[in-house]
Amino acid sequence: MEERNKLIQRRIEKLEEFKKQGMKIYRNDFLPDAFSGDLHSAYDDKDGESLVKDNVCVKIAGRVMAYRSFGKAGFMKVKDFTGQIQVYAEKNSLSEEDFKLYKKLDVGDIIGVEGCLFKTKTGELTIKANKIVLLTKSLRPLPEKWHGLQDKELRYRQRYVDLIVNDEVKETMVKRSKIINAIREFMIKNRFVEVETPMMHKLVGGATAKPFVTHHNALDIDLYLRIAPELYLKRLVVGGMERVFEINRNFRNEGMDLKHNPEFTMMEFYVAYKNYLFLLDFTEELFEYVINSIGLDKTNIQFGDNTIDFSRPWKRLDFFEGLKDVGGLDDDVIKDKEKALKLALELGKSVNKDMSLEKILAELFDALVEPKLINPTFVIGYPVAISPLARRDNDNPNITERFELFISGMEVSNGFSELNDPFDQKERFLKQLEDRKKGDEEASMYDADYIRALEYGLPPTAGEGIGIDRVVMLLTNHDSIRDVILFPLMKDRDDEE
RNA sequence: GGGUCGUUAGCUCAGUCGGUAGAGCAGUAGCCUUUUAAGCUAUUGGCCGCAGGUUCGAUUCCUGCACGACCCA
Repeated sequence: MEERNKLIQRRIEKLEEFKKQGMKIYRNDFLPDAFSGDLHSAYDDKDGESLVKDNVCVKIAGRVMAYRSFGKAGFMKVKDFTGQIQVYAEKNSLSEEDFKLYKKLDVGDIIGVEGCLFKTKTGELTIKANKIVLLTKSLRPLPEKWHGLQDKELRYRQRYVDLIVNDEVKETMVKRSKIINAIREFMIKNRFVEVETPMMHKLVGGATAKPFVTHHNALDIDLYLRIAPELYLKRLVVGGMERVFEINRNFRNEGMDLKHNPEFTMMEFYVAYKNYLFLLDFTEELFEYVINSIGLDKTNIQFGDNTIDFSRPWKRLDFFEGLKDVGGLDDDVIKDKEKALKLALELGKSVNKDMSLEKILAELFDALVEPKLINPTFVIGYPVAISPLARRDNDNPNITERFELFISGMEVSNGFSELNDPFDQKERFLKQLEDRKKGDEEASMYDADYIRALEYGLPPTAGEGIGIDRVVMLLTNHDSIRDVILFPLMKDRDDEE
């Protein structure tokens, strides 16, 4: 593509011309003293006459987003991280060199402008330039000014261009930052300590998923990118850090779709001397705090075609009740593996007769119940067979003290009272090891050090993981996880220059 | 993994019932000192995703591949 693109070539030529004329290029000595957004909030309401009388003169810097030139004058829109402001350039107010430069500017160039504020005929706040400097020449043309960048593939691959022309992207990412900030605030207010545990694990554990494998050369050992921080966080509770949380990336070597990216952000937290019932209330409070802090109305949050009401208390739905009342299943289907299997197959689920009844019911739940859970709903009473890490219910040994939170049909969090019996944990590890030997790549490995930690004693503890990307999707009304991740994973294309 | 659709100028998109392509914006050359997608005149720009097949001839039809979007698993 070296010389093929004339648009780029033309801009390089302009840069060469500037250099020849002795102009400094890629200079960094222009120091702005104002931001466009601040100027708008300070002076938009002021009338033009008194604005000129006050003689407000500023230095701003930013990218040229619009360029309208006529003969001996013209307008530009200059954009910085706070917004855009119009700049008026006329021959009489600029030095000859600066006006020449102005006439050669392209949309996309990064410039510094020194000038004084006034209002145009139409009342728009504008800077009348008395000095213009080129800070960075943009060599590539920006997308079309009206439609912007529409191609989703290009938007994800060249997010920098997407950010320049589609303001909505930056707004979403700023909101993401505010959401995470609010979560952090809430946790700290509740006396949790933020920690960072290893991202590179010697053993796979803490969830059911295939890991990414990497290699440490000096030690000559394989390491796994973590699929969950769970086992390390619980070690900290053993050590007396009774309230800990971590907001960080997990990595799972799985397919990608609207709701899955191989690396994704989770908040996991653990609190000693509480059980899963505490987590239900705590989660409601957490969401209320976050929603308030970003200025949304908790009773009316738009997500796609759904309007979601986050008012407390949220619905609590027993797993089996859900299958009956929401899924419309008869008792005999729930108790009869043959019938459940037949129905699951009819629904196109990939199930087989080697699966347990509970596993098949989970598939039915996924197909028939989850899509109907629009307002926040805690599903509780999960069977032991599909909850390998959760503590058994004190009254009913067949179910666990576990819940999952669904909003708009999407699993947002998963939590439970932790298993702190080292004997039971050891057995479950051994069972996983067997599965792994049989070829189950998602089974965990035997973590002897974790067993040792449990033998020192893990207090009764409740723990939960919240999918941050999905929370951001819900609160920014995006149905694709790629729209809330700045650089989603994309396959390589070999036609890149 | 399966299905459907898409890939044409820097960008947004037309189009060719098979005869080597168009518009708008951007660019270039002019005119223009208050514009708001500025306007007016002229004009440059294409391996029509890649590879094969059918055909006198393929950007168009067929097959495969790559990448992407959506649906399903």
